[in-house]
Amino acid sequence: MLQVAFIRQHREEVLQRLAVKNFKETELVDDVLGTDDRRKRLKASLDETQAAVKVASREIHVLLKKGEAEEAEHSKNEVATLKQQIGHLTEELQKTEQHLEDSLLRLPNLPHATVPAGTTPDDNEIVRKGGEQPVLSPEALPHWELAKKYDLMDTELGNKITGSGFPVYRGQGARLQRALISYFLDYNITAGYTEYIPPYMVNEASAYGTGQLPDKEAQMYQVTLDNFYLIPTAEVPLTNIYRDVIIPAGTLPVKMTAYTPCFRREAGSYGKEVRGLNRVHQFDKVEIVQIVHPDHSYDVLEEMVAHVEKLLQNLKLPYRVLRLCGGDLSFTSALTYDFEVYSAAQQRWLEVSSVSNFESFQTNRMKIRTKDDHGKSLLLHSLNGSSLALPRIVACLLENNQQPDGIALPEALQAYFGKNLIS
RNA sequence: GGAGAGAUGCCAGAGCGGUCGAAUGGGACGGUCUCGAAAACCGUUGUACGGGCAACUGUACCGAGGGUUCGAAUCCCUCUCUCUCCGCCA
Repeated sequence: MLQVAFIRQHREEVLQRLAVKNFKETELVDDVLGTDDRRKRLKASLDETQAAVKVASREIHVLLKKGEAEEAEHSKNEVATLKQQIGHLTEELQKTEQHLEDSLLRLPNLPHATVPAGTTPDDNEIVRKGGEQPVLSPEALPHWELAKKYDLMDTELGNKITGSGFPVYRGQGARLQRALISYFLDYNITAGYTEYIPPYMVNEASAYGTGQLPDKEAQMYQVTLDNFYLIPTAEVPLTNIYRDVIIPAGTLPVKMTAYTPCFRREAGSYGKEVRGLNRVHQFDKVEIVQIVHPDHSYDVLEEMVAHVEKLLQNLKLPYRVLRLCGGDLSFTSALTYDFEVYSAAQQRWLEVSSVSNFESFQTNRMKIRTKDDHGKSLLLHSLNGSSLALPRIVACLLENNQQPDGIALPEALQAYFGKNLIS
């Protein structure tokens, strides 16, 4: 959520930057400002009236003590009139505040100055590439065939138990998942992140906090009886740990990591895009989250990008780093780097990580603050990234490393997996 | 799931319907003392939204939402959560 004071001071800039995100409802900006003006006027009247009631009540107390009942009755009638006014003013103020909130919730975060203009993923900027794209023989198999060949995964079984997009991992396939999760977590912990195991369901307030609500409601599975949401990413419970918390400056930055399953409805996806592990409803992911002082958030973003990049290098996977264009940037993000790995058998790039700076967009909703040098409240910045999402990593590991005798595992994983070859 | 108790400031814990934003203790911070520290003593110690260049000031907030009253932390209702006991159970 953007800050009204910022919009007020930088109206033109806000409009320009929203245009980079191809945001159309520009009238919302002035609506916010007008509504906030009305809010302030109502608040002033309400405060004044309430103060009058307070004064009158004390008078009545004094009058009653002195035994001047008639005078007291007179004051009581006055208060009754004031109370009516308070009723109206309160109602108006609530409506106005609600309207302000609704409008603010519809404004996306402002893109950072370096975000390229553009509307589709084709407009994303390729920042750099790494690793080597293997040349596979013509008989090379896509990962869903390899998974069958080595009995790593059973999608049919997932269909039976739940439905499509809920794969079952078995044997070496399950072991590989566990190896990757452990490796990623250990790697993050070494870099100073604290490991968490958060709840996999969250309440409405948490879903609002990170921005899944209101605009991504259809993306989440809902537990309607208890009004919970299955988490689409560990970002939601992790960041909400600090909802409504004033973090002492000395304990910054906050660095958290967690492995969780992630649940996404992915409504509207179909075809070869979703074949095998390309797009599933339940998948495993290790997430990193940082909450930092606003002065450092872009340095931290680069640090997190470097962190994820090293992980992909350690896995010996061919990758590229993209800076998302305005049109591909999420509602809540100011700047996002996507990581894609090259699936050699499918000959396409698959997104495996997204590292973003949300600046104060999430922390404003969640009231995650610290105190500045003058003792004033200051919104912190939140960032997060995947390190990493498993399914597509698995897909690429299988496809890119297939050999006649099995699938070779990178050295980094061998200790976790227990051997160097899936066969 | 059944029965009972409770929810107050960073923590613990008082609080007759009328200067209660809230006693007291602890912690933290600042100061005095000290070469330094401890102890002792003194002081400070909330959030949000308005107004003001500022000092400062108005209003709201004692789990959440309603109600009674001239006036509610204090009385009533609803909800949420926590604890204790019983039941069930990984």
